[in-house]
Amino acid sequence: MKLISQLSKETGIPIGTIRFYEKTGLFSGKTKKDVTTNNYVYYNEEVVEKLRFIQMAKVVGFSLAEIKEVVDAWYKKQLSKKAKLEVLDRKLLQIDSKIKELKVVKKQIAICKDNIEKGIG
Amino acid sequence: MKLISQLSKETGIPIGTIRFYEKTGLFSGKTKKDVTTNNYVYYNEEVVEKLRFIQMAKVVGFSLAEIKEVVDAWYKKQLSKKAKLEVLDRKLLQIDSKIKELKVVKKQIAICKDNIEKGIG
DNA sequence: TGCAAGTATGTAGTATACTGTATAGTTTAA
DNA sequence: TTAAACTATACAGTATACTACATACTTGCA
Repeated sequence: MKLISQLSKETGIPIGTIRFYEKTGLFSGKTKKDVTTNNYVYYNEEVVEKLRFIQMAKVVGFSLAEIKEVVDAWYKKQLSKKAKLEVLDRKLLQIDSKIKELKVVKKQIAICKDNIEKGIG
Repeated sequence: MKLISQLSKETGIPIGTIRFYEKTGLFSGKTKKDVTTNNYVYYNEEVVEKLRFIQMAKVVGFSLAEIKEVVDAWYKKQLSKKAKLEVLDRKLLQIDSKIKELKVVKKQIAICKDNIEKGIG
């Protein structure tokens, strides 16, 4: 169980950002009930995993709202099995289409490079 | 040569967004010098290509600033051959790393799906 | 014990990328 | 010829995702 600064060090995500993510409901830590002098929040390994997932999903263009959908499908007990699978299947399709787009962009840049090297562009 | 509404129809990008992109320097149309009664702007096929490129690059998480770098490498005569190639090579690396991240995210979602199907998650 | 460092809460500010509104002039088709 | 539709310009407003600041309390170490 880690405090927020350790979480930040492990993931490279600023403390402010972690708090922001927690406020938007992407995950939550826990206070220790036996400690009465403070309300420090502790985070387990699952939160680290979620943060790493968030980091990657963000780079490839998913919004926090989209990421929250997946994270909820992952952990929320309130959602039905069917609803969870539907969300995840939709995401998998989006991911495949993103991979395709990336390959198109890559090809276009390669063509552009070619033209520049040949002195056309 | 198209007017802005046709450009919007062909690409699916709202007129307001197209104007915004033009203002940020991603491309530019031309007014016809022989027409004196208005200052309507006309766009050629190159602009359509740029817009399609922008659309794809955005979905996969590139910012407009990053996209502008590539577009400038593509078309700006002011940049040296070397500078252009450097920008494009950097982007190609970013794209490859994005593809890798997408595959990791995909794998994680697949595992999650599996767990849900088995009734673990 | 005292003080730096860490933590929590709340609120305001910033950057990016639009999106809408107002105003005014132009074109086109009935 | 006039009304609907299109165009340009400017500026305000919104959504998302942070980022910074102020305040106050807590912990850990010299």
